[in-house]
Amino acid sequence: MQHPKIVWLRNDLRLTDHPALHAASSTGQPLIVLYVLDDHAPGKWKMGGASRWWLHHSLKSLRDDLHSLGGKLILRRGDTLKIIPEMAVELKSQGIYWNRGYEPYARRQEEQISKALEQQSIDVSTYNGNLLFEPWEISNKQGSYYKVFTQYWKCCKKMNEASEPLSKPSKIEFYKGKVISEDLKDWNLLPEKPNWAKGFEELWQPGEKHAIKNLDRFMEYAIADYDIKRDFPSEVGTSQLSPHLHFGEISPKMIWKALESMNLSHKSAAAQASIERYLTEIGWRDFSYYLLYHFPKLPDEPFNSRFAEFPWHENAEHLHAWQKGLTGYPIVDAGMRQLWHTGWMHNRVRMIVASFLTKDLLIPWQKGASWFWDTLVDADLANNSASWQWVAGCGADAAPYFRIFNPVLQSIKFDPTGEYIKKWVPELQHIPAKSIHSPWEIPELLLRAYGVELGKTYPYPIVNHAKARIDALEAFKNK
DNA sequence: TGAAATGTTGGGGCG
DNA sequence: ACGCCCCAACATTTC
Repeated sequence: MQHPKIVWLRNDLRLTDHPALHAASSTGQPLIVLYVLDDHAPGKWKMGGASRWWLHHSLKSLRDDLHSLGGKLILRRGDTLKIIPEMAVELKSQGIYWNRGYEPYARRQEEQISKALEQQSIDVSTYNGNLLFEPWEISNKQGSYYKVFTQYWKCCKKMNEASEPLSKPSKIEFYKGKVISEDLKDWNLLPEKPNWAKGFEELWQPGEKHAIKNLDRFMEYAIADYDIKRDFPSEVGTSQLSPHLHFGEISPKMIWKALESMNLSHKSAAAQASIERYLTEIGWRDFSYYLLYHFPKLPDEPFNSRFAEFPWHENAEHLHAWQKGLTGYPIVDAGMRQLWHTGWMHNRVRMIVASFLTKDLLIPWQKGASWFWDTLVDADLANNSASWQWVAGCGADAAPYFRIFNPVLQSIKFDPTGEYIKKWVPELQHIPAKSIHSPWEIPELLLRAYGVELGKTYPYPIVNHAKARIDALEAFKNK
């Protein structure tokens, strides 16, 4: 029997535009497609509950896709550093293929595995399957890395990525020998008792097929108005591709090329602007990975060291109120409850709740990042860390410290009808749009008529924004 | 990918 | 008819 090549999968759970799989399968030699669930390697960034729910369905979908090509997905759980070299040696593998990762633990792991395999004279081939550009490809005139997005992005665009996404292998030669695989069911990735993922099931369909379908949906119905509608959480104005992208069910290059080809047809100026804007968002994703690569402490330490001694407040009660959507600010609470119920939050609202946590409550951004890590289906170490730092003001190209969102004004501006609030904070549903953004300003008698009693059916604001803003400015000024 | 404070302008009420 | 004041609307500055 011919010795197999092993394709090691991580957050690249797809068959299309998969450089490692493509390269391995073009050799014509038999393949083993392997996924390892390694809860030890990521340390404190062990995959959160919402992500595990997604992972389960994504693996299932990939398993089915491989089945239809006549193969299977090998599942193993444990220490990757042991499993891969052992499997490679045991089966006399001719080579290991993977798409590169950029998280500090992923890089460490790759190095160690490469070394172990090298000692056994087993070839390792790695590829860029997850980013538009490798972090080391983009540097400024001083030979250092960019700290400002616009400059970074200008440089990226000059690189003029020419290559087309790779096609899905039409035929894969799978290894016929015996390889032990675990059963996905035994991994217990899905919640039980209670099943808190019911809301997820209504909203999400993980897997490559649905990732591509959602991209098509976005391009057909939403992209033209993206620039305007993306800010309104009651609309389906965003792509909602983030979890698909995180798990690599679709590659950024596929998105890039698909949108670029839209550019060629005759579009209105607004539609052109929308496409540009969306591609910029894909650029921010690359930029986050870029920052994480060049500053591996990004998940833990402020990128801007002037924030190292910042006097954050550790207030467990406030943190809890924020997590549960009980701050008394309807737009904040709506966002936090959407997150809890669906594993996702609209981007505009993410900015609002993050500003509220870091500027109104002065709670360390790491607390917010870690809550998002556990609750988001699109939890992504690079994006999450970079974005939290951006809001907190300590990140690269960050919002300046004095840019503090007023949760009431943001709510009036971006949820004018209160539709989003009413969906996620139903106890406020009888309040008219005009006053729903700040229920504490409604006369008590009227409130009662709307079925609301502050302090009972809905909380009083846990802080006074005007005062919190002044306190925050004071703290940030002295940093 | 802010919001508040402060400054400026101009129309209209009014003595 | 004129100056004064008020204040909304908009612009600029500041945090």
